Amino acid sequence: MMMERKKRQSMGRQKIAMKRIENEEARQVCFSKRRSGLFKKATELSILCGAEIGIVVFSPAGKPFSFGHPSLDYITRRFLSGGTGAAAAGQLCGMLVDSEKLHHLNEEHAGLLEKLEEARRRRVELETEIAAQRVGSSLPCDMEVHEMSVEEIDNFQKVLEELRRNVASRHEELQIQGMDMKMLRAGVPPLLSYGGGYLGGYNGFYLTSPPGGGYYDPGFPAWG
Amino acid sequence: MMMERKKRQSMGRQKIAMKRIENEEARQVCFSKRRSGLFKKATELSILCGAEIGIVVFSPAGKPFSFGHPSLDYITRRFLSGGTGAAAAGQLCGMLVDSEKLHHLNEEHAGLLEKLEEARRRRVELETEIAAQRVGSSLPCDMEVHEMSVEEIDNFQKVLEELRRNVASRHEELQIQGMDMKMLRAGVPPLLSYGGGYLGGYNGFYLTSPPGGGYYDPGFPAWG
DNA sequence: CGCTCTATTTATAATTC
DNA sequence: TGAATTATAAATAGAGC
Repeated sequence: MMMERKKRQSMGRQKIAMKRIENEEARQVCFSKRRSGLFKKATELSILCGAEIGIVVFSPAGKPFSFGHPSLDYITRRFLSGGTGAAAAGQLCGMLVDSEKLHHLNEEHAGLLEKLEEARRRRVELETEIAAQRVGSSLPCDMEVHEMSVEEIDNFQKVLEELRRNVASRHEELQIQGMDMKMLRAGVPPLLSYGGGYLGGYNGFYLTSPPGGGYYDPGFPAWG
Repeated sequence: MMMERKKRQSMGRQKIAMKRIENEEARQVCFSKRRSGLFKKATELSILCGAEIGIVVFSPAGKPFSFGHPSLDYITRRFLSGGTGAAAAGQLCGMLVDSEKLHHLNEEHAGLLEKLEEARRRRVELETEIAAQRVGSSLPCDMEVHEMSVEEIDNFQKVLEELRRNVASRHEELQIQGMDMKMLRAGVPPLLSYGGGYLGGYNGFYLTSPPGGGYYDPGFPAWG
């Protein structure tokens, strides 16, 4: 038994563009999955490295979710008070920090500008290359043909000639193979075949509450 | 040189137990990697789903790191204004950090990141197009011809025929116009136009800095 | 640290129940 | 909604620079 019934049951995970998901439902689903994924990662980080973490997430719908280890309150307090607690110290610290942060931002700012410029340059380069390829490479169509220069048209003609030979050759192949080809192709796209089996190694992992910290799901009262 | 020296260069990723990493150095390395991984996930979540996220992480050494989209300040504010007692503390400390300059810089920073991201996406698009042009452009070449079915080959032959006519026609044009054409073409590349075909179904992916949000890495000692 | 590279382990997009 | 399943896309442990 079992047949050769191995048809793809799913296309597996697909790559997705890193941009806002327009479909509302899909976006919500993605949000749920990734939010829990994020919290899980946070949990692992805190466990593995003993880090203290606080996260607040507002869903696209505006619903707040939070994560905290040891607790969000703790993180918030440490966050706001500078850990030791005194408001005064916080003030002082804040000021100092302010300048440092500014400095850091400035540096990053400069760096970004540089990168941006480089990106622009690269873009021009690529566009040039594309243009060049259009002219030189394989087969432009119709209208484009009427823009070609002598050299281009000559070259193009050669390419065409070669292709024609290939086509003829292919024709023979097909004739020799007769109808078999049709039948074959009618069934399964032969090029799709895969090789390997492989195994989506899964593994259980905790699903609910993280060891030391806490998931404060939908509820999330503080700062809500 | 060269040898058949293909020995395993690494054992690949090893599974690790979900418990505190005792080796200090390993712990620190892990922290760095996973912190950036966490921030990246957060970035993706905010981009894909339009979520607003704020994260604060204290390294095992007590060093503070934060992430915020649109900005940590924003999250903090939305966070605090929800109104528990924390609001007071927030005003005291959080607001201090929020000098006007800083705010402005933050905005600009975000804008730059966005532009950079767009530039990157565009770049990937272009690169994809270039690649696609090589392989897939209008007419399949060589090997591909030998994969075609009867119908395909027939159709292809027709297209080729038409192209050939176009080419011939173009030949005549050129002969009539004589050398003028060369001079004209020497000036501007007329093919730059985009007409069309194809479209890089793909999408950029940033490699380093996150698009809309902000990584405030090592710098940023605020509230530490 | 911060990156790179490779081999694996994880996370998830798609789909189905 | 939520919980499986499956097939891939990503993250990352380990080892070096």
